[in-house]
Amino acid sequence: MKVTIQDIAKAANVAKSTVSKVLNDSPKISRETKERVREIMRQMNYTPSSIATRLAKRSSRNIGLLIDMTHESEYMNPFFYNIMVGIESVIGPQTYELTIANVQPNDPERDIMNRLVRSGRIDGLITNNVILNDGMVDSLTELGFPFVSMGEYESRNVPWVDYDNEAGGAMLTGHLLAQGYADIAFVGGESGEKIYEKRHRGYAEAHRKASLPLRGERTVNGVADENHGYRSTLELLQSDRPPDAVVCMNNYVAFGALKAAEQLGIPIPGRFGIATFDDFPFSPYTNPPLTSLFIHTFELGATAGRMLLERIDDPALPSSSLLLQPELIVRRSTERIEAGRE
Amino acid sequence: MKVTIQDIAKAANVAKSTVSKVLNDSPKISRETKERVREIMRQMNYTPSSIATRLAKRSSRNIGLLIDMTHESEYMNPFFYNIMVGIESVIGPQTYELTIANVQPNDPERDIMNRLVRSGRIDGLITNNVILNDGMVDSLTELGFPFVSMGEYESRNVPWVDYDNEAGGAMLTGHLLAQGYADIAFVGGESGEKIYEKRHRGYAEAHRKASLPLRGERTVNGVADENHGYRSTLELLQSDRPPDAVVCMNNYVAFGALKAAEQLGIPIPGRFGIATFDDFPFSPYTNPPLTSLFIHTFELGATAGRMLLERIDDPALPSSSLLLQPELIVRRSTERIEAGRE
DNA sequence: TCGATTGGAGAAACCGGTTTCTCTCGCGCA
DNA sequence: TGCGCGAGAGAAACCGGTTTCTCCAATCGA
Repeated sequence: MKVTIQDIAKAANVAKSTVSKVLNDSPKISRETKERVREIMRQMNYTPSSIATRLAKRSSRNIGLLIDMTHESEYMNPFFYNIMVGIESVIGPQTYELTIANVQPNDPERDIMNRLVRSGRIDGLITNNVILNDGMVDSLTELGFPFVSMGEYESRNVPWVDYDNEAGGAMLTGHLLAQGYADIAFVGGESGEKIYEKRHRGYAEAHRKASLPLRGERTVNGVADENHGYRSTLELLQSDRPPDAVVCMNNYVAFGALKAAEQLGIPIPGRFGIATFDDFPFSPYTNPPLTSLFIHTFELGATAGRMLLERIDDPALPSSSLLLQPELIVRRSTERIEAGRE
Repeated sequence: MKVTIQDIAKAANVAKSTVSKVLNDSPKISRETKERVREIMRQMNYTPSSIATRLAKRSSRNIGLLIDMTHESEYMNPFFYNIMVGIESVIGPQTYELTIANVQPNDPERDIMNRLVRSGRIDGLITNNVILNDGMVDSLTELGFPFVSMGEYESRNVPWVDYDNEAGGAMLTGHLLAQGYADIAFVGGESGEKIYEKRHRGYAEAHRKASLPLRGERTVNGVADENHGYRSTLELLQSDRPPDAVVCMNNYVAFGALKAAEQLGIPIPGRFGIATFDDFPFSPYTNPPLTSLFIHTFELGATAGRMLLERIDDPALPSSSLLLQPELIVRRSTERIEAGRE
């Protein structure tokens, strides 16, 4: 039924090895033979079986992208499409395909290894630092299997890409300072959380650079959601000496902050400024539009893809890591405070 | 280097066909032999090559999901992750994997067919009605290749899943009417656009059911974005006899509508109500929170997956289609108008 | 007691390609 | 004229499994 290399060989009256060489454009086949065989392929509408090719060539031409379905992270969700497209944009032209593999949280890492890696299903693996764990890292390393983490991974020598959370914190804070805000709070994130620590470090860094004191009570830890943003901001604004701006861990926190300020009738911008991490697609549409930190998610995926391809080409490559710079998108919520304005 | 079925056979002192039968739990092998061979597999940490298996079994155990990278649709983007996870949740347990395939918009459909379908890379295809075209449908049908469209596809006899846009229009409009709103506008969408036509039909339907006249000037067509939502709503509200509510084609339009009402100082709810299609993750956070139509994107993907698996099992299955019901999420933007309130 | 049946395992062919090795033929060169 | 050489193509082995066919011994029925 399906046309195989044998059928072509027979029709062209050559050996199937010859057909194979034509497929791979081997220099050992004469121009005339190539053309003749190719013409026959066309006529018979032949497409080589990629599975047979993969078996013979011992390469699956497949990249695995690990996701954790149960972890319906608000974090991954809105960015996932762009990350994936970024990966695909790099590996696609190299004729790799992207296979999505779901990881059950209670999957012993052995299963993942067997299902995907040892079975030869994929040539390389992209995952994130939430799914990755030391056991997986060790197994992969032992096998010499190429992989890349999206998100910094510290406990082992692992290649990763991440965006620069610390720089981001400094950018948001620095921007607020430059706009004339002088007393800036930081809301959201739980101490101990890596990503929070980094962001907060940037916030502190900006203060130091501006020779401003860092006051502990200006940082309000907690779950990074709207409710926390709302309550914390309310409290801050109602205190004796309210801050004049806030840096939020994410858009949800920022929503809460907006709500709190609005409820108290505090104009933004004017008497209060808000800047936030994670530029969600809707931050231009809040009232006022939010100044936020855009993460080049496409580029994040593309970089992970590039790093992985390099490691596939040369598995002995030493681990490297890369920090992408986020981009500050200035909108109205941090407009300059001017005397007499509003 | 890698352990193969041969190595196991040698170690167990059996034929490799025996090992294969053990792998497939064939009844023709005695319990004792099975246990002995399995023990050796364990000891040698053997994992069968999935590629060799696929070649021998003539099944790739792979489902293709077609995306159009260039089409950075606001539409697909926020929903993509959930759709994908929905698909995976159905096919994963059946040991299928999901391969993402990018379609260049200028790819002649021949290429897609060759690259993915004829090459045996995938056993079935899920795509959407934007990517799908008659040429592809014809090729796939001719090959008897199983596929499913996410989104209604009309010009051919194609299996598809979609959510019920018409019912959605009726739900939003009916809800507003039930809340006491009596003069409802419809903003966004370009005439000729299928999805718009359907949604508007539901809007009209609800009017008929309530024995209310449908007034042409209440429908404002245009690009479904914030700007259009803003301008149209402004115009409507400033007219001689403004409507008391609006149904928006999507969240962006709804943002515009909110902005317009706010600018004119018209309280929502109270003197104006807003209901919108497409519950984006941030519609709870607008001010007021938006009543909107939630689409079960996970279920959409899962259903597509289920339909596809059925068709893979029985390629002769007649085309069927399925409409999923959207869900109305009632929030404050459509709160009942009560006399003397506000 | 003997032929037929059956359970269990091995041998070999097969899936559809790739790769290595071999062979032939024509040409250049001594 | 004879030899070496390289280009071009074929034969066969291989990738790592599955499947079919065959074989043998033990069991069963008559």
